[in-house]
Amino acid sequence: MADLLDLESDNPFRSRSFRSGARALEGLEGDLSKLVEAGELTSVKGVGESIAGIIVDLVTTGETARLEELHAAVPAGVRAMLDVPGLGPKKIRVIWKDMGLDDLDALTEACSEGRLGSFKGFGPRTEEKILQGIDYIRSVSGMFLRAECEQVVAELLEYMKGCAAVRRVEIAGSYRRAKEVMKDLDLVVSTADPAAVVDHICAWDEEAEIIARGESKTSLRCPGGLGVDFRMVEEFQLPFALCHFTGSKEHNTALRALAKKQGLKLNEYGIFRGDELIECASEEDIHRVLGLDFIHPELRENFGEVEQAADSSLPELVGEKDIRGLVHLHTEYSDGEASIEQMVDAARDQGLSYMGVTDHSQSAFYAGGLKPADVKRQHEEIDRLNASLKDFRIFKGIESDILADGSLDYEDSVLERFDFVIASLHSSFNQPLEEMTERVLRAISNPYTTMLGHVTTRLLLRRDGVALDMERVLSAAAEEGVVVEINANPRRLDLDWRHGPRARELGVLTSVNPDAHTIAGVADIRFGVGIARKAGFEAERVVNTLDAASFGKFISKRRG
DNA sequence: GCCGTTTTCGGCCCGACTGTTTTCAGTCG
Repeated sequence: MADLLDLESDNPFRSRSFRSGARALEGLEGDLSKLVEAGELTSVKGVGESIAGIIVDLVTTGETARLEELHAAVPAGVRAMLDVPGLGPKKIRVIWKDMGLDDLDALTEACSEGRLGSFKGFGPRTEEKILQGIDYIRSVSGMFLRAECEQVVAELLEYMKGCAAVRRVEIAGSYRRAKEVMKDLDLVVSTADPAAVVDHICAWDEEAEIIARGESKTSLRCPGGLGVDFRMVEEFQLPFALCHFTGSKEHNTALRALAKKQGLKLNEYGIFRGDELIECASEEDIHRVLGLDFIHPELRENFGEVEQAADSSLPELVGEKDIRGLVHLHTEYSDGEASIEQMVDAARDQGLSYMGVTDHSQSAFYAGGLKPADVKRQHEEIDRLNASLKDFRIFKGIESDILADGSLDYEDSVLERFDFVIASLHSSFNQPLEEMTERVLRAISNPYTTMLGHVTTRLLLRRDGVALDMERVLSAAAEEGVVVEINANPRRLDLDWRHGPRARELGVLTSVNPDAHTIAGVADIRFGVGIARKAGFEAERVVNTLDAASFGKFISKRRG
């Protein structure tokens, strides 16, 4: 509705209110329908009378008159223009109302024929930019996995350090916040000679398009479509710029509001009392000036971290070094590429001291799931290996399909042979929310279930997860002591970090699992640790930070 | 449309770049 209001209404504050109302609901834990019943919606900050009325309509009837009006008023083709880089509500209103163009095809044609130039504020460059923008959104979705950005980041940091005019260079933005997907990269550069730095940047790669070229900000677009923004500042400004461009936008807004309340002004160049700069050597200093504990970049999403930093209740985040065991991996017994022995070597190379083999269960025909006879064969091999291994332990696990009715994929007599069980959805993704939730709750209540694997089964930038009432799932998992995996595969990263604050309240346990199908896949753990940190998990709530003996004890306790 | 330790009215974060202008509006992050 906020998008539509941007186009329909000329009051930008109205659409902003809808946007912040929507965000408030997204961040809301607990039962929305209960809030509706109690008539307490307006107690949510950002939800007033008007938006509350709309929510009540949507919750009780699934419809609301205001949305229908907006849909009737704004053609879908006009709304699609919001996705064109360089086009915002103001220009789109002119295109739509004054030029009478109401979809991307009509807009493309008008630009090609140079028909926009006669309108105020539009010229040939604008037409060209719009055409490029439409091409761009049609060719790529515009979002990139963190894993796709990693190489570019490493390359750029290395390249920038090769410039004599560069004092320091840091990656900021969503990448530094460990977001699962992103649409561009932000680099902060300190220098006394910005012109030289800009020349260096523009000489990076002739395949890269130069979008903007200024001594404060220069932007490139890589051949694959990934945008890179460079911000040039003086050395003393670097901590402020790093803080500002790490964001998120919502986190920054909260910090600035806090600063303002204290009579200070915060921006990317400093923190000021009146005209006087308060010097800070680091982000830690900036936070201290504001009366806050240091907030790790991963947490900066305005999900409560500012308040927690103010009253010293931020979590001690788990780190990569805390991880001791490799849980959830596949071998050549099912659809993995490596032998058990090769995976042992890969785990040891990562400095780990145990692993849990979890091939697919028998229903996973597509993945060569294990029949009971295969299970027996695999367990014999694991016993042999364990007998010969020093300082390393292999646990016998399985990734068991959660069948459509919520049962696991083997008879109890087979399930009881495993040291632990990861229960995962791999089929019947289209069940409605209630049915799917009951299915997962039944899997959680199964005494053989140790962990839930990739709980929503989403594939980032490819498909959404299943419909699931996460409040009920997390509550049940916490109650039963069932671990909710953070699947570290860069296309999954599921459990989503946005459930982190609620998971912390409930005391949900997790395990950072690579779901490795290859030797190289073991290193995916790093992506999962980033998400675990982002979700606010302390090492104590991540079960594969336990040593081998304690992990063994933990998984046997669940069986009672 | 929302909100209130200045306020129930009048604000709402703030700065850079581009393109179109001749001092600025629109867009973006």
